[in-house]
This record gives sequence, C-alpha cells and structure tokens, in this order.
Amino acid sequence: MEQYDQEEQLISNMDEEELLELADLFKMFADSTRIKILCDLFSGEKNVGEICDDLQMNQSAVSHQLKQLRAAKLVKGRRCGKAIYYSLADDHVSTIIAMGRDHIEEC
Amino acid sequence: MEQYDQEEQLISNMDEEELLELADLFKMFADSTRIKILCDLFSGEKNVGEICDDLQMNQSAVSHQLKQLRAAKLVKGRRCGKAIYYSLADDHVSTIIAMGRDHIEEC
DNA sequence: TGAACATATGATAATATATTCATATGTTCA
DNA sequence: TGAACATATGAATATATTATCATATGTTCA
Repeated sequence: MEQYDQEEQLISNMDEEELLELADLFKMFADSTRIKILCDLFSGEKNVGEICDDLQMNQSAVSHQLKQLRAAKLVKGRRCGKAIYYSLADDHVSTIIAMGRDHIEEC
Repeated sequence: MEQYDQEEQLISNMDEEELLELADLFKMFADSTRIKILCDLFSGEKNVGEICDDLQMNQSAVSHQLKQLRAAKLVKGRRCGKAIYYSLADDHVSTIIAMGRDHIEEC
C-alpha cells in the first residue's frame, strides 16, 4: 500500500536485503578479535601464522575469523607455498575503522 | 616484555580497551533493527511512537534498542511533554553508514 | 610416496544478543 | 488526585556467535 511505501522511503531508500547486508558488514567490525586482525593487516600482508603470533591467538580461532572476513570481502588471501598471505581487500576497511575512532574520540 | 609491546604497536597503537570500545561501537551498526532506527532519524528527530510506526515494530523492542544507541552516544533524546524525541547525536552515524554502503556497492 | 608443515573446517559448549511480555516510571490534563 | 498516554525496564526465551578441540585438506621436499 501507498502508506507503507512512503515509510520505507524514509528508511533512506534501503530495502530489507540491503539493510541485512549492511548489518552483516558491520558485524565484521563488531568483534575485537576481527578488528585486531584487520588492524594487524594495516602494515601489509601477513600469513596466518604471523597473525596468530601478533595476536597471541589460537590458529583455529584466527582461521575461523579470516573465513568470515573473506566472505565479507574485507580481506583476500593468496597462497604462497604452504602459507596463505592475507591482506586488506580495499581501503574502506581503514576508513570505516578511522570513522569509528573519530566518533569515540569526539564524545 | 619488549617483544609484546612491539606486537601491540603493530595493532595500530590501540590498546585492548580502545579495541573493545571500537567493537562495541560497531555492534550498534551490526543489527538491522538499529540501522533502521538510525536511518529513520536521517530525516530529522522523531519520537518513539513515530519510530515504531515507521519500522512496524513493538514499542518495547524499539526502546531497548534506543537505550543501546543512547549509551553509544549515537542518538540523543529530549523530552517534550509525554513524548521523547530522538535524533542523531552527530554525523559520524551517516558517514559510517555511507562508508558501509560504498563498500557493498563496490564489490 | 610419505612425513612435516600450514591452513581450513565441523561439532560442541559457553556466552552474548534480540524480542516479547508484563509492569514500572513519568507526564498531562480534567 | 487519578485516568490516560508515552516511554523505559526487568525477566525469560529463542537465536546467534565465539573459541576450542579434533581432524581434514593442501603443499613441499626428502
């Protein structure tokens, strides 16, 4: 109905599907382990073992999180021998984290 | 120890506390109900009843989420008679959501 | 080929989170 | 004051998420 469409428009032109996609994207930043991984990659690509060392975390936990970050296209991996090197997929990652830090600082 | 401090620095100068704060902030965007509420406020301040109508949601659920958004300083409320009008606390909110949408579009 | 290494994955248990219901608090106005 | 309205809150349940353990997959090299 007309009324419903109008309300929907107020929610800034996003349909349910896009909203869920957005929420899923932000979920990636909603866990400190994943933020650590992302920030660890600010300095360049690293393999899983290096990430585990930097974060002092269990390999399995790191791999599970990397899987999610990959699915969200926030990181990408390339195999090099036995190791897989991960890096940030684009620079939205650092922009989004920077915005978050700004918000925290300013209030 | 020296080694540990060095690793921490790689995680872009953030200490554990700041990381947790950041994660908590992004948790606010990690749920489609809360994103809907935030987006609903893009068009200006609204009271709880209006938000419930726009989102077709239960008053209690909306209040619970507003409480979290208030705690994260993403929205603020002012009482006007019986109603409480909520609005976005600053414009990081729309910037962060815009960055998220950009990321989704571009991949 | 098979041993050693690096990473991924499935299942499980512990924990966190969202929604709902019932009810409390705060405000207005007759 | 008390009835009606608007919003907030506590408790309970349902669902989602994370870390861990055990194990599987993929790669190298002797």
